[in-house]
Amino acid sequence: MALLGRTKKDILLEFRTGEILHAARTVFASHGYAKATVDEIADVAGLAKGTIYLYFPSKQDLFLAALREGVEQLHGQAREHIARATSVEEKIRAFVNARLEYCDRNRDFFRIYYTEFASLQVRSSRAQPEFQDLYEQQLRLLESVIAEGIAGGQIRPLDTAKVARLIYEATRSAVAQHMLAWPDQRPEETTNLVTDLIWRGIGC
Amino acid sequence: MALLGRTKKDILLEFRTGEILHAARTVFASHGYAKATVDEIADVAGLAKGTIYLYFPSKQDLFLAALREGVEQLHGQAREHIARATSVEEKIRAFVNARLEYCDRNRDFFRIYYTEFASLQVRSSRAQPEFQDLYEQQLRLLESVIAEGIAGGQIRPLDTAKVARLIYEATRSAVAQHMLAWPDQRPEETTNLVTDLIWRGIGC
Amino acid sequence: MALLGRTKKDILLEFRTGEILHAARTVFASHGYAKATVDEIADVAGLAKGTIYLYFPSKQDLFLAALREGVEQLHGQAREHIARATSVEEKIRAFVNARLEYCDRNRDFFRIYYTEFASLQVRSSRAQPEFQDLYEQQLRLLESVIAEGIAGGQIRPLDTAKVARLIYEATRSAVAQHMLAWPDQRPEETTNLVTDLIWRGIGC
Amino acid sequence: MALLGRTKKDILLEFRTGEILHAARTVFASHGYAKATVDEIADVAGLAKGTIYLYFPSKQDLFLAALREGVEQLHGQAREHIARATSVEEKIRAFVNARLEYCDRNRDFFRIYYTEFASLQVRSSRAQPEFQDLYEQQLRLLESVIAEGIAGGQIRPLDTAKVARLIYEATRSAVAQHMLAWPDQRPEETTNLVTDLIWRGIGC
DNA sequence: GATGAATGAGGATTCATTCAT
DNA sequence: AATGAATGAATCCTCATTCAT
Repeated sequence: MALLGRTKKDILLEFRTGEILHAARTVFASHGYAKATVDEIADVAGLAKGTIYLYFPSKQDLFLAALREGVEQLHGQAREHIARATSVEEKIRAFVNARLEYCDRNRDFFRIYYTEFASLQVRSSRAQPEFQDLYEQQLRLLESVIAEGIAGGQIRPLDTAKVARLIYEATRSAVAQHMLAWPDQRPEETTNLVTDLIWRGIGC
Repeated sequence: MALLGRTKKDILLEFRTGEILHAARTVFASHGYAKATVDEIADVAGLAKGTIYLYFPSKQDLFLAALREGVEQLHGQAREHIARATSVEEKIRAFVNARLEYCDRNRDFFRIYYTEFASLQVRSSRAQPEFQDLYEQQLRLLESVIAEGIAGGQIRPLDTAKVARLIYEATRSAVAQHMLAWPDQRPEETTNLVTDLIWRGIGC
Repeated sequence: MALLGRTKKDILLEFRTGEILHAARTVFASHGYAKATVDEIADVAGLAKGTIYLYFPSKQDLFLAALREGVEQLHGQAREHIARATSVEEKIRAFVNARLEYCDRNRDFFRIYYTEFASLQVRSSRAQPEFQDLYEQQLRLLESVIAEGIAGGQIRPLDTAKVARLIYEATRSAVAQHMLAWPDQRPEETTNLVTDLIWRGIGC
Repeated sequence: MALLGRTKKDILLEFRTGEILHAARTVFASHGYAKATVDEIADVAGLAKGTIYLYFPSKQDLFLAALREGVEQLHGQAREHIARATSVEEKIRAFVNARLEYCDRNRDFFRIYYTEFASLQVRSSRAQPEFQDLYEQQLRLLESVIAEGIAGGQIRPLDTAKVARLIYEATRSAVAQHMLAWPDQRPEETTNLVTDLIWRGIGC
């Protein structure tokens, strides 16, 4: 069976990889990509520097892996929450809330996501296409929710692509505001405020 | 009078400073702070590397000066446009439009602002308080507009501080979307769409 | 008897050792000593890296062993061919031909011998005395042939030590030329040309 | 005038370049390319490590420049000596003597040339074509001398290309022998011995 | 004031060697 | 005996900053 097929080796690999990614997130979050050193990541992970290179071929690959894992979980959580919601308004709320809650629980990831993601979008890099793709998947998810709302008459007939982008980004900003300005507030409150504004903004 | 007080020396100083800031913005915009080199900035400015250090004490100071100048102009333009607008809705529109238009005209500044500003907010640094202050001035400006709208009955009674932050950030995101996804569209169109959404979101 | 004294253990040891030496020669030949990695040697040998260290105490020892084995075979073959030859001229020819043929059949060894041997001669190292010794044995062998030729009146009365060195080195160069510039020519042709030149050079 | 056109800058550049090349030759000669460190070269040159990189883009470029300069001088000297000789035999002697003498006077260069050149011939590298070219120029020079000898009846009708290569390499070996085994002997003695052997080998 | 040659601290990466399993 | 994950010393190269001219 697949699960039992995992050997001790696989488990160790996954464990170490996870440890390193965790340490990487901590260090990248506190200094930013450029000032973070592989040395410090190794220290935090409790490993020797060379060991890092057994699991990731370069500092950049490690960084991208740490970012990618977070983005995938973030997007996955949004997808699931939306899937469980029934009404269109609830789906918008689910989107906002899923992102807010994930970032609230993964503050190191949030700091990297918030401070380094823009560079990836703007500067062409090996990683750009990959993250662009993840981004567009989420956009399409939002678009389909909006289209559903328009079809159902709850949302005004707007350009779905543009509105999806704006909602996505407004949520991104709201998350940042929550984390930076109101970090001790309950996520639900922020979700309510933001969803209310969005819903009125796009609703009939 | 101030103007007559400016000596030739002052003028040259200002001229050189401006040249260097322009070159800095070009280089920081295309590579990001960390990968930009003082050498390249000097090249672009047509000066020797040492000369840069006669005008700015360090790479970081140069970076902050370049960013600060842009942020001040950006904020100044928003302030002026708002001052010229009469109705509350027009003031919101003026805020959005001023920012959008400034970034559209100063693309190098935009790239720096977009990619590096978040790090300054998140990472404690010498520069943080200064930019925090500029930021809060704009927030208070927006707050006063919102308070005016609430008092006048055009805006629902919301938490002005929070809504100001959200509008500020939503605008920031919208500007980014405009620049990255719809760079050839006329700024007014984006302004209309965004203002409409915001106004419906917060209006009665 | 010696043969019966060899246990299964001895045989395995010798087998593994041979495998590793073969892999080492392949890898050292293609990248040179400095750029060759123990990892790649282990890969080529189909063994784990640690296993290499059960048979050889260090990368350098492995290298020297690979080189030594080749040099010993090369010298041994020259010795045998010379012993089988009858006339002095035939002995010179046998020397040239034995070396040429051995290198032609063991191209990986040749590349190491050709590219790395000089460093051992020039740089004092642990290994120097050993290879110096092997070298001098061959020189003495050649000297005795030359002395025989002088005594028999076929060779002019020259300084045997010097001429032996020159013939040895001329042969070494000729082998290199053959391998690099005329690799598809039959060894005999090169042997004939070289022997002819040497023989005329030293003959009466 | 061109000579007076050399600015102070040019002179400093040439001076530093020369200093660095000299230090590089010293260090590469004593440890070999792989074990030599840029740090040590800088130390020997009395400069900081970074300074080396102002003059040479990489360790390898520095190495190749050091080698190239020597090879060019070596070849140039051979060319000049040959040009000054009148008879064919004198030209052969001039070739041998020029090389021997140059190496005798530039022992660090000799060690590098002797220990690292073979790798360049065998391992494909960026530098290969360049040195191959220099090598072939010398071969053609020798070939023309031999052809002249054959035409004049002093040399037997041999394959000029092959014989040129063999003489070139025999000389190379003889130089090595002189440097390593008889370093205190006067170069002329070795030249005489070697030229005599070569001349008898190829002469009528 | 302007220059740009020199500096050297700092950091990513490699790889021979070890040792617990 | 065999393994291969872990180690960390070693080294190349970059670039912000300084300072003599």
